[in-house]
Amino acid sequence: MDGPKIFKNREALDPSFIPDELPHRDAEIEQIAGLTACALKGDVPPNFLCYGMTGTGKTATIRYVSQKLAQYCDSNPPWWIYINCNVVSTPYRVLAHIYNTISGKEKIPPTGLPKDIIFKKLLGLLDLYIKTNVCFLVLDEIDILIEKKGGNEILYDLTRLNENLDVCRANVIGISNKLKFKEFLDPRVKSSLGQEELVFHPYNANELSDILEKRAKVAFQEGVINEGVIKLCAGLAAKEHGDSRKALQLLRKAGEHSERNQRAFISESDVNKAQQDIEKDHVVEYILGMPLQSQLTLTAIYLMRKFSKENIITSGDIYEIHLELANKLTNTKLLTKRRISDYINELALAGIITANTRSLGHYGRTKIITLDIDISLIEKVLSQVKHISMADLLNYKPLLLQTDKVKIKNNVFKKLL
DNA sequence: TATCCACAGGAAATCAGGGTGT
DNA sequence: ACACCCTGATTTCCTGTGGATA
Repeated sequence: MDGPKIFKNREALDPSFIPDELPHRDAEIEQIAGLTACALKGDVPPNFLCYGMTGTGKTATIRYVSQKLAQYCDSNPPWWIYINCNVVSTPYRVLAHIYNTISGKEKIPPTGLPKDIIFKKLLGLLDLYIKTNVCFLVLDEIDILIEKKGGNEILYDLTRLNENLDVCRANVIGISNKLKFKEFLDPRVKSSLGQEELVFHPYNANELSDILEKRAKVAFQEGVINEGVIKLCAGLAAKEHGDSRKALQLLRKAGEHSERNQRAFISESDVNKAQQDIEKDHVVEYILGMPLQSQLTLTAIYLMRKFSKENIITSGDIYEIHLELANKLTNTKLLTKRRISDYINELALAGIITANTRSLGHYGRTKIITLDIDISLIEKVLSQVKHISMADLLNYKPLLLQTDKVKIKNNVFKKLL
């Protein structure tokens, strides 16, 4: 409270913040405007797709264009409905979300109704509310929707909305950060959704600097930040596929760090500290957010490392230890090998462990697991897990490790590897 | 060279928990 | 009360497989 004031407007560093101008996205803005502006004349714009890695400004650009478009028409601006498929993650909920957004009330319950009923209701609503106008449905992270069952169907339905509408025109815009997601698209959807495509290229370090500079002016007090700090943030983020979100996050964290230390300006060491923090925060948050069973899987790996530093960890071992741990807890189901296998994959995907499938000849095929994160951090995080018995588990030596069964196996494996 | 281990991982089925309208 | 809906987590069933060993 007493320290010097660093931030002027912290929100400007938020990923959802839409600045007054978007540097280095002129071409994209023009393209999107070109595709959508005909809505103002009452024409039907084409559906289209936007590709690009995280933090390349896809969502921001579309939001930006939608704002500008609204400025250019005095009556009946087009509707823009944003749907983040990561949050609104099932076909049912997509429909419900669209309906509820338009009606402005929670008319559709979160579950219970058949999909086709909602679809019919939605058609009626669109014609009723959005008279002689266009409704843009922006599906962010559309790839997540596709991977689920029924994802293709719902997209098909959405792209066909117009055939069932009398007055209103609906239009689908898909945003994806996976370039290859089109492979999973149903051919019928592909042809109607992929009428136009635009690719957002990653920002380079200089472009990121420009972006940060503009935002920093809004976000920080005078004299808090210098060019070196911005360059450093931009450089670090440029290494990570030019992710502007990462760059902004770095800047914000660095600001918070210097604020905590009651300094009136941000130094480059604040940025470096921020870089470390971000990685750590990510892991901590992820682990604490996992379901208990997944946490148990991680605990199993942790214990294996803790009590036998030398041993090679295989998926079979983890399964057995997981079983043991789950048995010690009440109200915990015993899972199958199949499920544990998936949990291990998820941990690997999150970058917490590495799991390489190896064949050990007569000793079968298995995953060789290594911990990618400092074991002390794992211990610290797991001890924060809100479960009465978790603390006990962290000091429990699994039966499996009390025999020399593992040791014998381990010796054989070591020779093979 | 055939065998066979100990799983990997896809697909479909099942279950439980949260709902609906009639 | 009843028939039926949607979802997410998990199980069941299954086929596939790299390479040391007999």
